[in-house]
Amino acid sequence: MHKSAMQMQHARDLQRGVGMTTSGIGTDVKPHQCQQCLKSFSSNHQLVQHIRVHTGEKPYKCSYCDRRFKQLSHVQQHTRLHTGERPYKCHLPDCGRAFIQLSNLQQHLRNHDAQVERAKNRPFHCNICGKGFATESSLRTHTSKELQLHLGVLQQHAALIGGPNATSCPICHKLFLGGESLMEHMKHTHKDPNASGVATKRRTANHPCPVCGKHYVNEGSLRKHLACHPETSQLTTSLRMWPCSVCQAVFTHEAGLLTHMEHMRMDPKHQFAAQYVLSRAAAERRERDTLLAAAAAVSASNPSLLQMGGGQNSMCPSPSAHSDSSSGGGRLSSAGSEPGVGLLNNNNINNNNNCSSKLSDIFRGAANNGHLQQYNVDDLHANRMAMVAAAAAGMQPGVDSNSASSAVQAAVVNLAAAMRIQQQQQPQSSQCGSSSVGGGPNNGVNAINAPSGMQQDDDSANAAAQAAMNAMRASMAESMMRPSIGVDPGHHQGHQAQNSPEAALRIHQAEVILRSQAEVALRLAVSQAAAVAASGNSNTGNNSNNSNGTATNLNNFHQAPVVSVAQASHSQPTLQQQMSPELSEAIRLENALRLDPRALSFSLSSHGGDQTPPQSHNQPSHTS
DNA sequence: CTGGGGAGGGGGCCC
DNA sequence: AGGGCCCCCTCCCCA
Repeated sequence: MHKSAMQMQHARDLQRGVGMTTSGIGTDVKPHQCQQCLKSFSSNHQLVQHIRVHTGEKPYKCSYCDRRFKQLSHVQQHTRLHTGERPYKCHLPDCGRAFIQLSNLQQHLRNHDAQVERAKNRPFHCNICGKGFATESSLRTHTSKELQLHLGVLQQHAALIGGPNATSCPICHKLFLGGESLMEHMKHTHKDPNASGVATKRRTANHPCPVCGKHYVNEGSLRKHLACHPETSQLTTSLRMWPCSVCQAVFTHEAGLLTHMEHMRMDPKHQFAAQYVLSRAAAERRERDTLLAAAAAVSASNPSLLQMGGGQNSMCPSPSAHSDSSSGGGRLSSAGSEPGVGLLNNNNINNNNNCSSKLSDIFRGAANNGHLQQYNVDDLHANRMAMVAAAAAGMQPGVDSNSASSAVQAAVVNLAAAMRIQQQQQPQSSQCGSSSVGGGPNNGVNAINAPSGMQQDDDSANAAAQAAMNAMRASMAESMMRPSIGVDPGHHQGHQAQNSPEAALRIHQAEVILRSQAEVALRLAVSQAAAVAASGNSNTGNNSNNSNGTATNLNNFHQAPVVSVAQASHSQPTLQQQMSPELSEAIRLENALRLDPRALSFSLSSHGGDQTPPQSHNQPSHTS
């Protein structure tokens, strides 16, 4: 019945040739001529149809709407808008788009060809958005902008709730962020009165605020709400979001983004990004597994290291998580009902030297510098900060679902990893003096992430941590999905994976995220310590620190199992004086961070020396 | 500005 | 001859 398009085109060409002859040269006759435009037609029927162009007559009316048309076929074509019928489908396996008009499909197929051609001319692809570029330099230019945009989205879209609810229309494949939106679309666009093709989830407020107890329908709303609490306000801008780089959907969990990408991996716009995101997620899962395994090894070699989570997941924060720091002999305050405070109370860590960083001192608070450190302060510190951050995020057990606990795990692992990396990569900074606040290239702010003074007392533990680091970096290298385009950032050295812009980009992203998490941990710890200090409880033992931060009465410390920063800080008459110098410094440090977020800087790459030291105003003097 | 899809409309061919 | 169908151009809108 249907001629092939080529045959019909050929017939039309012949016809047009005849038409040209009709106009004066040829012998074929088109006797039916329009009196207005003098066009000629072979039949009266064609002429009548043509005359409607001049008269505007539209005898054919759409039965769904009030539109009228000059030709019946146009009505039929138009009617498909109402019925949702899209008979012309793209045959390409990765596409599957459907169209109302054949010509639209044909145009679409031409676009496919054009895309292939462009791809040939643009072999350099962005790992974030999948765009192709003709030159390396244009890719680099784009990458820097894209990363800024990416991070901007992370911070700006905290209130945008997409979640894993993205669904697409089975008819036109449009994407919707929720079943309700899809239902509306089905009703109005496809006139589906049932519009029940996709089950919609009833939203329930099952995300409680850990501070005030209010419930929210999703984590995004909760995070937005957290901004109103001083305890958690810092978290709302720093927690990681998961945006789709293609359609700008934002998810609060990686799982949401992964589900979205799985769903959209056949979509031409998403296919590059989906491939990248899914592959990267797989690689990161391997990283996490490796780290957890290594952490377990550390814990096994020295149980005091990671037993901060009580009987639960050792890396999972709990308001009731009390350390049984057998080596230190101290016990945590049972009064630590607030996650941050409770964790901060876990300060009975002794140090066997005075080389520890200011932050180690700070977090030890009034517990004073001890004598023999029997385990790795770095590990404890890292874990503690991570736990503070995670706990402060309201992710205590029982508060949220599995996704929350996995997020906790991820946060803990990430932060601990960052700190261990820093420790590993700046071995000299652990030397006495070089990391003190306000002094040396590796100033005290930087030392937040590398609480030094680390006598490697527990060789096996540190070996395990080292192994974890190596494994993670190897895994990171493995996760560099796209082949290197041969651009060496220049300053990277040592590690093969850092010889590509993708590697540098990934490392930079990881740095940014980890830095923000560490920042959150610091700020929350300080604010809560200060809050407790201000609470006026002064009935504690005499284990306050001395001003120069040297070791003091460890016996008092041991004799007073319930020890907290606050309690230790209240042995002085005024609030200002009640604060230990360490706590004062912590507060100043936190203020410095407010002024310049770069203050908390570290590097995941192996060129720790490249780090520009924070501004001097971020280096509070220990003695001031 | 550009690419891509939606949609209207003119014209030709087939039966 | 005329109804029906198809092709394709073009414009518009949106991201």
